Amino acid sequence: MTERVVVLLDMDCFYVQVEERDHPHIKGVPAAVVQYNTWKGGGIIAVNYEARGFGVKRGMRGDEARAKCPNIQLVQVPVSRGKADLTKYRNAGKEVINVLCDFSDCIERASIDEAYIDFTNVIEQKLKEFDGNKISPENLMSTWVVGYDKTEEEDKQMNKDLLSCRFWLHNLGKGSDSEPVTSRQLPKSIGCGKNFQGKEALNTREKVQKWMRSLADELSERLDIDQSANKRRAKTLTVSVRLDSDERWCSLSRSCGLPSYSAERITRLGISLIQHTNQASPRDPGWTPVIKHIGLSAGKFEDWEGASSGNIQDMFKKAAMNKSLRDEKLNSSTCNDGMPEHSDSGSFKPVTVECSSKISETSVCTSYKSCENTDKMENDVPSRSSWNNKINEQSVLSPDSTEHIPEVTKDSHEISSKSFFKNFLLRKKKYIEINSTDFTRERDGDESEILYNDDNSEKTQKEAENSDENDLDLLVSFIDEEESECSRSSESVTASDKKSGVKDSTATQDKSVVCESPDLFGSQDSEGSGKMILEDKDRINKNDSEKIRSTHKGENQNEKPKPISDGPTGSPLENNLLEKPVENNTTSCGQELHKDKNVQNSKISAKELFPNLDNYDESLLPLLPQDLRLEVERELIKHKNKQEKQFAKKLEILKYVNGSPSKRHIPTEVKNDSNCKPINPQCSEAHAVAGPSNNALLNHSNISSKKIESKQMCYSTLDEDTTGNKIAECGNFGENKSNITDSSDNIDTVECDECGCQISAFELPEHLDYHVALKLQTDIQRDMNIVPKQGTAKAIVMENKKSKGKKRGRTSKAEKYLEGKGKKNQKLDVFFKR
DNA sequence: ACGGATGGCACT
DNA sequence: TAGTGCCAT
Ligand SMILES: Nc1ccn([C@H]2C[C@H](O)[C@@H](COP(=O)(O)OP(=O)(O)OP(=O)(O)O)O2)c(=O)n1
Ligand SMILES: [Mg+2]
Ligand SMILES: [Mg+2]
Repeated sequence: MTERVVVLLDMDCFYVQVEERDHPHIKGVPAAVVQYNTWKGGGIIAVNYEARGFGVKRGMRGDEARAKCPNIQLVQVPVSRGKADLTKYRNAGKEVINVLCDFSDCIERASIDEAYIDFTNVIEQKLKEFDGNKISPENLMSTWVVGYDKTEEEDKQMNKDLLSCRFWLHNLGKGSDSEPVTSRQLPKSIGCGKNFQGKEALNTREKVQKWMRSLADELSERLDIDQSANKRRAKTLTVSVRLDSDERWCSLSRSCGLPSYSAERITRLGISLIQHTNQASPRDPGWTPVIKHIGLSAGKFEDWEGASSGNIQDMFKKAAMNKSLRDEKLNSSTCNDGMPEHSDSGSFKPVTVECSSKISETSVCTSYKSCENTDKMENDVPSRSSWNNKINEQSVLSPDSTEHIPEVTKDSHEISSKSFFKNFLLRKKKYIEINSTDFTRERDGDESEILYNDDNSEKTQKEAENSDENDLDLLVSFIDEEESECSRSSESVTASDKKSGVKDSTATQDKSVVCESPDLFGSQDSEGSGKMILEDKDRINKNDSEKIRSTHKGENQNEKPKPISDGPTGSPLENNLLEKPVENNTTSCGQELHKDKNVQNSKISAKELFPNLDNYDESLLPLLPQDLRLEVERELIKHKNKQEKQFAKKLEILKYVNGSPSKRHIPTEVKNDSNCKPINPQCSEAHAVAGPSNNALLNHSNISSKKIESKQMCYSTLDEDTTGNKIAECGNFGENKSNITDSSDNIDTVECDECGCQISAFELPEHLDYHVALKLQTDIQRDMNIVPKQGTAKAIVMENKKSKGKKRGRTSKAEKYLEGKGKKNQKLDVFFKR
């Protein structure tokens, strides 16, 4: 398997560097970036290296920093709409990624200032240029090593050290992270949020409305930019809130389809998703329990063909292509039957047509109905059906609600094609016909109008809608053809699906509760949407009402607020993992994708080529083009990792597998546990270099390589003893998992050439790594004319480890569990005591 | 009340 | 799945 060369790049004190561009005077002097400076000088989120020298750290208050470093320059994070605005840094982060794109086409955005870069291809190319010749340090004159100052004097020394360091890092990282780089430069979600602490907690409907709107404004703005820049659209909106009473808190999140990026509509959706959390009586302008956090996030992006770039022909072509694809993928679960705003009408990926096989006809009509009334309906009802076919469509069309459905829905016979897409078009056509005049007027009588200030977007939307009416007929006819070819079952959602968990006494009770305040100020909304609210709340409140109510009913007055938890939110559907589509493209570059979509799309993927990684024809591998071969190899690694993990789990040995930063996390309890046996100093550390390698250290040992070869993966287990103390273990497990052993078990121990200690064969490789690290660390320090610290490299390694420990904002699950007051323990009490 | 804003992911 | 929780920067 090809050895990979992967780099993790992380920018130095990133926000500070960004601010340096706007405030050149902070260059070279102690500086930090703070946000919200009103309280204790604000919270520090980035510190430059000069200030670090004074002991200033992230998380400190501005005042604290000034105490440590009186001359520190504090720059504030920009504020817009009353909240911190990180746009500047996001954009700068994007700049960095763009630079990296010049060097490699496989880049994974790991954070705002970090990226993984797969240099395998680049390096291979370079090596070819050397044509087998040895690479001397002179060839690496511009190469840097962390911690070195590149003076001319030190250059040569540095490059020697580079080779050493490379060796060191190489071995340190050996086996600890074989995760492939997944090419993805864009975030998968775009969100914003704000905390409202103490006195600032949102305790009135008006405040909630105001902040929801502010967040929606920001989100909308960022989504618009994202859409034009990245040709994609988010399909879901998720709102999360934290509710607080004196004694308890709970947080919850709810999602719905995101048919429009308009801030007003996002606001309405957001409000409607959390409205049921307000337990204040309908006419009470208050909001209880108070809201301490609101977050809005948009996700589930899908490609978007801009109106200008895309034409109708492209759409047909795509449809044809996707049709052939979907015939193979039987189990697609995504679905978009929402009525998006007009501006993205070109975005309907024909692949969404396949939703028709999963959505009942009534469901289709239902969602149209809700969409056609968007301006009213959305006010209260975030139609889940726009992207998730689990909506309880019967509820909306139930007998007692049909009367409220506008005439359009009565045409459901006409619009009962099996094809969702066709239905959509028919419906849309009908919609345009019907709403030819007083569409915007319709909303004026709505009592909730006071909450949702209109702009004139509806008007323009409508105008635009009329403009492409002609295309609709064309599309419908196209779908007709498609439909006749494609005989998919058009099963309705089963009755059990619809009813499950809805009709119990709790739900009924909640229903009446929420029914009283269908909109923010407790006014009665139009009946049609009111009905829909009920349906949604039935489902939501099944879980939420108890949680919310219990925020008021603290039993132990002296205790700090406790989280309120409920059990599992419902029985998960059966997942068919095998049929899950591959989400990530691990080889192709996202940017390239935009540049030349056709090429990318026509290329066969690794998954298609080797659908079964357990049984594939290895001989094919060398025959593949390099790109594809690498992709396949990455998939194989992933597959293998997965299997190993599963296997280890079965053995109940592997609780946590460490890996690269930001990719996997290790509970801090394990990471920082000083009880972790120091056999393997880097055991719990994240490593900089990924990729399998030969164990170059084996020649230090009198053991044959075969015998001690291991996967070098680190495992940790977390146990508790009778006193509740944590006991963590670190070690290796080998290819043959049955050989897992603790050093104390002393099966097959050998003597270490370096220190003479007895050590198990399994632990030897990493033990030897430790000696290498020790030596190199000492060398480096000597070369840098640093007086060696007292103690050894081992001490240094351990010290680093400690300093990397994350400060925790709250007790972890494990800790709570160990303390005997985890959420699970208190759950029942909290729930049922009133 | 005081670590805020953001993003990804494992788990169920 | 959607929702929760945790962990990361
Ligand atoms: N808890 C955190 C951690 C980081 N960041 C932001 C500010 C940082 O500048 C940026 C990058 O985080 P890093 O952890 O990479 O820290 P720095 O880049 O600031 O410093 P370093 O030079 O150590 O990477 O992310 C943040 O807002 N909150
Ligand atoms: Mg950084
Ligand atoms: Mg970083």
